[in-house]
Amino acid sequence: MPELPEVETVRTSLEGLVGQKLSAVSVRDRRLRYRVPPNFGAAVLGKKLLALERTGKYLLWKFPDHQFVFHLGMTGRLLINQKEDSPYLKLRFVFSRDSVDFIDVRRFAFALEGAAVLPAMPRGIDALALRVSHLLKSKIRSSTSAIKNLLLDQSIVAGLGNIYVAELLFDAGIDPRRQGKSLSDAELSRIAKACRAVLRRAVRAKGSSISDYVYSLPGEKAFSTGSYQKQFRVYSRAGQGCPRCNNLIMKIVQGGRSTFFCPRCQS
DNA sequence: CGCACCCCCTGCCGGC
DNA sequence: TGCCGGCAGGGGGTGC
Repeated sequence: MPELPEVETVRTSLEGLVGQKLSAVSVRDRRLRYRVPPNFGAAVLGKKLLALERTGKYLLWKFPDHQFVFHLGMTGRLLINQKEDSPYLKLRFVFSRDSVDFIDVRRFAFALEGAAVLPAMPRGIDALALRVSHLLKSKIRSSTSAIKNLLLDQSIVAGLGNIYVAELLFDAGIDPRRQGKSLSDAELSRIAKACRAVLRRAVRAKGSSISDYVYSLPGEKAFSTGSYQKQFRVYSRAGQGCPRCNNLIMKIVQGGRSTFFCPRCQS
């Protein structure tokens, strides 16, 4: 579900927590990708949250000499001040003024803390800061893999997922099946530029809400949705007209996952 | 090392 | 109406 724009939206939605003290952590269900220890967070009870940071799809909560990392997987949510318990509530964090619920249906999400955080972080450059120099230095130019799959590799670029890879390759006019080694400097430059542009637009739209992803806002409603799905040009649009040339958008499978593209504009 | 394949888990939707 | 297969913004492990 959540790719960089969604995680960035969640990060900003939680910024009001910075400066508050963590008073309690309640472990409601330990079953996540990595089993949650019963004493999760005990090391920083009574401590102030110093900062919220994001790298790729990973969200960091920084405390004095300690940190948590969250990954939302496909269906993870971090919601503020929920009045009702979700049946999929895993962890509840109670701060001096607000509380945060970590909820996940499919259990692909996880929370880690302390020494386990660093080894879990992605090594690739954050996708919002991607420049052609990073792509030139990466293994793309020596790889026979399809560019679509290479861009999904979080050790090359951190933050891209199935939606935004499709959208940015359309923007750049690159066929997702092209081998990494076949791409020219100019084409990689177009990819880097399109990556930044698409992600900036998606962050502005507060991400894409298809079925699961939401973020919270202080106020009446329990949560809000993003709107970038209204701007999709190829993703989930198989059989519809290309917004540029009106040819049919195609759907193929790469690495077991759907790829959407315009065979005419992306060649 | 790179890559194809399969797994993890739950819900939803379309087809029969 | 009901069941079943396929599919979904995630990643990781295995074996060739």
